Amino acid sequence: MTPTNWLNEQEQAAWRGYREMYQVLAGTLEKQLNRDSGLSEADYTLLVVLSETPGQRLRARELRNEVGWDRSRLAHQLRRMEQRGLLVRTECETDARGTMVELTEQGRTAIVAAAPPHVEAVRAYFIDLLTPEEIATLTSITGRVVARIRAAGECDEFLNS
Amino acid sequence: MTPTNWLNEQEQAAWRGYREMYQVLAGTLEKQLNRDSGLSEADYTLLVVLSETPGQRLRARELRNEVGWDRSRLAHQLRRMEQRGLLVRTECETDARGTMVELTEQGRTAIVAAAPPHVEAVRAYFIDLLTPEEIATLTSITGRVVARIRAAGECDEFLNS
DNA sequence: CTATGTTTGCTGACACGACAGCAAGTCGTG
DNA sequence: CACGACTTGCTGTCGTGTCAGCAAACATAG
Repeated sequence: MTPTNWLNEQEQAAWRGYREMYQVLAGTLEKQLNRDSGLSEADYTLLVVLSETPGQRLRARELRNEVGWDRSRLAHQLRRMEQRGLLVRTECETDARGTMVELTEQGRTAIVAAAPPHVEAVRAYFIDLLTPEEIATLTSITGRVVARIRAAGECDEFLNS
Repeated sequence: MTPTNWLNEQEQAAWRGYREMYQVLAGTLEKQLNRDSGLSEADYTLLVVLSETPGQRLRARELRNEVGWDRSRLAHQLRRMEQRGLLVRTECETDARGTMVELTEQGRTAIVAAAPPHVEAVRAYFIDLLTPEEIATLTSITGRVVARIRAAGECDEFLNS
């Protein structure tokens, strides 16, 4: 029972700043996207992955690996997007359990129209405010944090097995 | 109709890294908090603000200003937390519209117990992975971004008025 | 082949947050 | 005081995300 190692002033400023930035930035970008294109961040994320795929066609499992979502979240999201005509689900030829997800023409049109203003917003509210050194630092930091958490996750799996 | 100024390789790496880090980090911390203390991030946020207030007592409007939430979100959250006995709502003496929010003994106990392991997690998965220079850089960046978005928000209000 | 365990995607139920709208209270101006 | 405009907090409704559980399809061992 060691005494708690609280955050010092600088650390707390960074942590609270990070949380505030995320909250404000995510809200702003979500609003921009929804207003300009009628898409949610979730829509946009899936559309980007699919549009970057040769054939605009991907198995649901692969899509899950790309975005790191829960099974059910993806299923719900795909159902909604299929109803709106952004994509279609068809059977997988090589594995009868699988579902293939394919971008429709409407879906391609949507992402092509949505991307430019969204990138502009990302620039205006974030990227263009950083120096190249800061961008490199940020990439380094995020890579480190993700790797650290992934490593801890592996450990947990070991413990559970 | 100028051609879109897409993100270059470094910028895209930073942006995608940032998004991935948030997703993974927020998920991990939320799980830790919920597992160790039975609290959500939203619970924790309100409890921290209240516990830092002299008298553990704050008007709902002030609480909203602190956390930057929607009116209804705060009302829903307060209702749930009141039902769980973490806080109580009483009338405001100086303004009959207002509601005073006060931490209960149980609420104080909850935050006092929840804070140490949560800070440990924040350290383990984030703060301790950064150098002091990186912490300073991060604080600078987040401050800049928040200020930029706030400024844009002011502009919008001007346009609407 | 059968039996067992795993993977894959889906569904239903619940918690949460955004939005619009409401009632009560306050403030400013005549 | 009377009137209208604004503020404050709450509720209902809807879209979204999480979780537990399901059925079908694969994989592997005997």
